[in-house]
Amino acid sequence: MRTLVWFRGKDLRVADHAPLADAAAAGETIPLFVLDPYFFAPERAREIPHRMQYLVESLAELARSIEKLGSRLVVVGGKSTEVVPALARELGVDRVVGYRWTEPVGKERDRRVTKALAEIPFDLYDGETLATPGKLLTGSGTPFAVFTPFANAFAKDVVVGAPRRAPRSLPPVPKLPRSVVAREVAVPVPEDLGITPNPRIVRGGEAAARARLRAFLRGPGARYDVGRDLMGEAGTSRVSQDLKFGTISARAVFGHAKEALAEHPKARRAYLNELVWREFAYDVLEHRPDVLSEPFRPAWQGFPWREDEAGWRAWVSGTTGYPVVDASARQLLTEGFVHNRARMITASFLAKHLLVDFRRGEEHFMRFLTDGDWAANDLGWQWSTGCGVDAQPWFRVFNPVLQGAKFDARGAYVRRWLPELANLGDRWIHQPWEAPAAELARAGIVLGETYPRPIVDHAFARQRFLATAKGHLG
DNA sequence: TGAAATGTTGGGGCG
DNA sequence: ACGCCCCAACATTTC
Repeated sequence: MRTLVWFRGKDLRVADHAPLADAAAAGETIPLFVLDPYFFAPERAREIPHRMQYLVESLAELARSIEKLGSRLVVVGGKSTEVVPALARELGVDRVVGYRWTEPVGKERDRRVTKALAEIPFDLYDGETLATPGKLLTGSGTPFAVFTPFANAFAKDVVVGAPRRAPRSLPPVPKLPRSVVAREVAVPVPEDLGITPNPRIVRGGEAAARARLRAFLRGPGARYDVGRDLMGEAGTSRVSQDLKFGTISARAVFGHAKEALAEHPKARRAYLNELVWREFAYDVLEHRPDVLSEPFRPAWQGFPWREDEAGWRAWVSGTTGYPVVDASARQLLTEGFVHNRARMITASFLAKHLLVDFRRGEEHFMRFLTDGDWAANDLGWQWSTGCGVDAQPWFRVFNPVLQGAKFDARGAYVRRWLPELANLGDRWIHQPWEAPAAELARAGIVLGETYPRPIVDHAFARQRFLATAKGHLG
């Protein structure tokens, strides 16, 4: 049995990689990665610099790991829909295996590959998520549209298997035909893709992912139920990009958390729940692939979003005058990550305060988030906007000042990303425009010069949104 | 995984 | 001492 194991960027690991382990157990195994210009053409790669940096770093480590196990990762360039079938023939493999991508773009690719492979079996494993998207249904056979019932069904019906260990060794790659060798290329470094490496992006690769999870479970995980919301603290696991790229498997995260947090039931429930939210996002996308371009709730179609270029530029650049919103904008551009609480606040601000189409913000996040995941990002944006599945009601408008006071009471988060406000006292850190002149002077702040005044008044923006939404939604 | 407006209550100041 | 009013503090309703 000769198997081509196609790694596809959401499974960049050797531990708990069922297709790889099964192939190795069955005979000759050829690990493959394809640098598809759809992602790797420099003009495309430069659009998503943070994810690309993480990806190539993870890919390099994967190649090293596979080499240590006695095999070799074969890396080729070209469109995967053409290259994979061609390689499969040139290599004379009996089958091609990999993990299933359930996102629309992956489904379409795999449909074409299956067709082009023709008589060569293409076996796709479930495992991107804990539950197979689309499988869980309500009692009446319809897709879940509310999280809690989905989570209940998940708890009742989904058996999360134990993660498998990495193979102890892999069979060596057989001698490759000349035609295949000619296609081989090296794993790119960021510079090859026109990307300047950014030291603030989290380290890619399987080892770093495991280390992050372990550090979390040994430390802040115990009080995750409260710590996860505190924007200034490192209270979260920070493995979102690792789940996205599969440098750690979802069931490894689930299993380790379940075990390690056993003595902290509230924290454990909260953390596992977040993993189930990810499941829910994939499930929704499976049933409703149109959510990537349209609101989940039909009533929101044609919502009268505003064209507000000045507002948009302020939101993107972190100059809205609302410290939490501005801090999150700068965190995104600087380190490719935003604290979840800050994501909710800033998404709400763009859609509700500025009345800018949430899809524009969603796209911006997808560009710069290292963990940018179609399903999870879309669910988050639609939830915050109020047009999504189990979304918060449209009339709930976050007040960025109150949210800041509640979840960043000492202003640690804001000060980290807005050094120009560093010396402002806690009392005013989330509303510098209200600070007395003497306090501003003491802190070296000149409103409108060193830090902007709010681009829009909160009370006004809130009323404007409520009136607009009421008018459209009835 | 809200916030603001409105309603209610009860203690204390004050004539 | 009594009644009236004010207004926190808390509860409920509305968006």
